Amino acid sequence: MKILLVEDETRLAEAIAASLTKKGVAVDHTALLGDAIELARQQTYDAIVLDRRLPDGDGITFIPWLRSSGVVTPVIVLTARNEPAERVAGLDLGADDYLGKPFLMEELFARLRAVMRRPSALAEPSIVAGRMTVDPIRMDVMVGELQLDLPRRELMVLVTLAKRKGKTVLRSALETEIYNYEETIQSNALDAHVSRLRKRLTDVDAGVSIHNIRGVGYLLKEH
Amino acid sequence: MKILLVEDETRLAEAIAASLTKKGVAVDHTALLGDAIELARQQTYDAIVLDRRLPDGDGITFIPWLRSSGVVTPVIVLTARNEPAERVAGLDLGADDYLGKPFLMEELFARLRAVMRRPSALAEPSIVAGRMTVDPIRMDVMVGELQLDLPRRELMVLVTLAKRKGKTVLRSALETEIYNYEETIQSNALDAHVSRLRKRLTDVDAGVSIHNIRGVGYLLKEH
DNA sequence: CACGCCGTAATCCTGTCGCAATGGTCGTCG
DNA sequence: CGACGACCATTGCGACAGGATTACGGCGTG
Repeated sequence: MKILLVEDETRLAEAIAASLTKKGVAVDHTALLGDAIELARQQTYDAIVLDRRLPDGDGITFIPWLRSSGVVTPVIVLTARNEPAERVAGLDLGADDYLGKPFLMEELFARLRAVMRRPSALAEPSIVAGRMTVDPIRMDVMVGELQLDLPRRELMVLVTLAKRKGKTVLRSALETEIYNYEETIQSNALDAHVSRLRKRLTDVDAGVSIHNIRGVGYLLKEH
Repeated sequence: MKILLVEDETRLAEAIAASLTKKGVAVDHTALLGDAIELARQQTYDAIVLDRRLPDGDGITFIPWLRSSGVVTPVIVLTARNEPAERVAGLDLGADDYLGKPFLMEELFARLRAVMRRPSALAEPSIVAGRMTVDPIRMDVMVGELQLDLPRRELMVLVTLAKRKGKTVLRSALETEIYNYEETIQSNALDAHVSRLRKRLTDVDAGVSIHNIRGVGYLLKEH
């Protein structure tokens, strides 16, 4: 099994390469989009891990190029920011999955496995909870037939909770999921988002509720 | 719609570019085969117009390179002489059409349309959205029974959005679709076009609306 | 020369976010 | 059992980022 890694942060690239190699996955690494195109043309990979911010352009532009060349290799996009807006953009352009930094190596493996397991489709099970359907990849939420437009942060909170619906999600887990390393929070911003999100969910009668586990975190339940 | 023009006779190139631009087709122009390869790698064109005699080689050698990269973009080859022998050579190598100089601009445009309509290309039928019908090949827009006359740039914006109606089109994607590489924009020109376009669309009650996705791009929806 | 198109930039507007103040709730411990 | 303290919920506020709109001037065209 062989993957193509396009990443210009040397540190991170080495870490990924080392981890994957240890697991028996061969890694071709480049920091440049141009080189990536060259490599992708010369050989076939089982998957491509692609950073967005690259010295010679936005990694995402690579995807249309690939697809229009008839290449269906699954692509996982890495981004420093975990913005749903960016996710949507990436997925619309044909990325198969999206991973916000920082992430655990384990998660990258898991997603690689997942993404390679599916023939080529981006079908990841949507999560149904109450009257609500959450698509964790497209980062969108339907309630009944209507799409629910949520502000970025609230959307992130909801998706994160939905991904582990019925289970408690640690406060800290939520925070690291929603904020990247350079942004730090020193207030109850998270609580505020949860609150506003709750209001919106009851307003549209989504059939779910967000519970708090004192001192631990939050939990999404259908009712 | 955007095409790549590879032609070293400045006069002719300018004439073609001007004429196509006026019709709402964005044109990237280069005189060199090397640059053409570079450009074709960086983005996807709807068609390529290719001269044979170029300073750095026979244009025709470009075609196998393209095809072996899996690019199926239609290619129209220009040549000084309209020899049947040359025609055959070109078509054997994967050109989609052949045009001997001199020619009428109208003919070039007609052949471009023809060549893009072909199933081998990403044949795009007319797009219906709301009360509006957009023909991405002819580059025209009907609202009800009336043809809607739009300024060039607004037309390009609308067609690009219509081609992916219901999906978000990245700001950057719109920009590269509408401007060629020598024109660069450093203001909100795009926003201005969208704004003016919106006004026109509501004036004629086109039954569609252009939404903005913050920080990402625009999106055409019927309502 | 009149008109329409286009890019620019100034201005306005809107939604979102982090923050903090306030009040409620829960658990624990005396 | 009651009171206190930690934790959570809610909400208004100010800051701010991106868009939306529009007036203006340049330019080409008829």
